[in-house]
Amino acid sequence: MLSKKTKYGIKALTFLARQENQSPVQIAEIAKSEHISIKFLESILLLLRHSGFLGAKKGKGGGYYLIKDPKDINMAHVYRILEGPIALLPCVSHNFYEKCDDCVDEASCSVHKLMTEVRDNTLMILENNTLADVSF
Amino acid sequence: MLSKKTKYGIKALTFLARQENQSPVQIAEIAKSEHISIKFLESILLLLRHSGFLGAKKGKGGGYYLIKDPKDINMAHVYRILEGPIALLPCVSHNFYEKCDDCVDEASCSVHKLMTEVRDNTLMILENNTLADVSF
DNA sequence: CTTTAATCTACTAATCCGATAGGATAATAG
DNA sequence: CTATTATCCTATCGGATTAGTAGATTAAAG
Repeated sequence: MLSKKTKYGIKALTFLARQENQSPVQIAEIAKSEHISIKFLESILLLLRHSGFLGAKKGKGGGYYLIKDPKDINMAHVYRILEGPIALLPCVSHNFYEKCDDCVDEASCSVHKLMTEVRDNTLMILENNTLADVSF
Repeated sequence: MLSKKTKYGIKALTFLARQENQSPVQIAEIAKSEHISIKFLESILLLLRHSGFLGAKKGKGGGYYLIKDPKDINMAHVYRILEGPIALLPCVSHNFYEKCDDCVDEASCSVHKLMTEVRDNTLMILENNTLADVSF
């Protein structure tokens, strides 16, 4: 199950992508429009800023804004930052690989086999979707 | 991320599917072979029995055995019993649908859109895989 | 220099997960 | 009938994670 963090993060990015111009939008405005707790959203936007998706401006007229064009924001990238590994098991993950301590032979593991297939497919979908694709 | 419950459950089903004959196998034997805590596995096998996948025999010579042919055991069904919804969000799930309380319009929700695509694909893969497919 | 709004650290309550304990129950062997 | 074997079932527990909160700090605009 997707965490609320990821869900809210994608919603916020979408909200920013749908803005007419790229002037900063305040946290409170996004939170109100998307029905998200301000403080919780705050921490998510901060993470997205640190990850290079958003820029921020302090003080009057400040807020958050997209740094890149929505067409150039890959949803697999967003997912990995917000949610973590795309694979459902560490032993299937490329970016977060970890060996199972109970598994003797990965090649003959039925779970590994099945989850690899799921992962490859999910990854393909996320890679082929940009923020622009899901926003409009 | 897949819970250990699901992972262990699929491993146990696979172990039983790979048995030469269909005589009962004791929990302890499966647990030892798959490196799973006996007590934890016990609760999983119980669930799988209650869900109609396994039969059990008590007393000497007892244990668990597959009730159906591995070819007739659908991995989507197994997944739903062990892990729950296949969808990553309740609002995208068929069998466990629930409306998001923050979402005003599902149709225009970017997260909904993306996760529906992921769900459809994952479901297809799980539906097209039987226990026999992943075991051999 | 006052107001505004992001920044950042630290906390808390609630929930879930993996694992464990121990007695009840049922089947089999002798 | 009795002892043994192995599943059945309930209750519990520590630890991790999640979602959300509080409050003080910093930077920018007017």
